[in-house]
Amino acid sequence: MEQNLTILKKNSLSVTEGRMKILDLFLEQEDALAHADIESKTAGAFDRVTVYRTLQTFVDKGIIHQIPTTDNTVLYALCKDNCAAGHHHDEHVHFVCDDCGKTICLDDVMVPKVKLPKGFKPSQSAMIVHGICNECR
Amino acid sequence: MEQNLTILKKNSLSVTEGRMKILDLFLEQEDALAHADIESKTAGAFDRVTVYRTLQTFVDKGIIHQIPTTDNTVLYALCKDNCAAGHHHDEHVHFVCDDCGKTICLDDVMVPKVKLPKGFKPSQSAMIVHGICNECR
DNA sequence: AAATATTTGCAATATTGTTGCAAGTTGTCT
DNA sequence: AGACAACTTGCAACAATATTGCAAATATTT
Repeated sequence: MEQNLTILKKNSLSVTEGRMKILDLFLEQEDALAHADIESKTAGAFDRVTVYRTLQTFVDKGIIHQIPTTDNTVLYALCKDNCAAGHHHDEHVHFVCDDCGKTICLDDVMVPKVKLPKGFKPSQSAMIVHGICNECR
Repeated sequence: MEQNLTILKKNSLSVTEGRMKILDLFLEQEDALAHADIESKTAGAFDRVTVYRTLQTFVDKGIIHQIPTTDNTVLYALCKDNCAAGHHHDEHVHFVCDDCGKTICLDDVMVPKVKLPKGFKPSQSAMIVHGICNECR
């Protein structure tokens, strides 16, 4: 199954070597990737700029989503099916393992609603849980 | 009340002009600050490196905490009293206003516990809610 | 006030992100 | 398939951000 091809077509993106390869990385990986991870996993096959632009394109199209971190970095992970261009619906919890360092999307764990003070209108929420993952315990 | 002085002493840090001034910024501001904000608010009074080191020191001592973002940036905000060196307890929700851009600590809104899949052991959680804040609505 | 410890600024360097443009590739239309 | 248009890539230059060593300056201790 050429899943990467399908995804590109569905989003009316030109099919290029770089996009196919980078999408593959996300598909064969269950944890989130940083820009730097992608660079090293593709080992100079593509220009740095291309990686930046490809990631940006994928985010714009709703193919991947961003995960905030506290180290001046942004992680990226595949979106599940119900994301569309400009409308991300990634309200699942992200788990960061303090042992192996991986960031994992817990797609089945939704971010709970919280009660905000008067006057605050929420639109989207993110939640990041640190701890030890199921493989490291 | 020289609150900044008290905080420095309590954490057995040398009292320097830079630390006093940067701490002041946090004390007189209710929203979170990025490294760049601090630079511009101090307008070259201190070296860039000093700002980096001061922020790092404050984080280490548990005086300020970091807030992850999706723009390759880290925000910093004052910790409330129950944080100690190496033991942050900032399990409150952070609110990012999509209008004015401010990031506000909702100190009274705790991050709710979530049920994780088998094998995942949580240690700390962060939650970021986007939307419109009480001043912008 | 002197001695010690800590902090700062500078300079150099490394890393990370952005932009314009020409050349190359992909998709479309016939 | 071939030609054209649209889009994507790589390069180069640049901008911004972060890190390190070291000497000078400042703060704390005695």
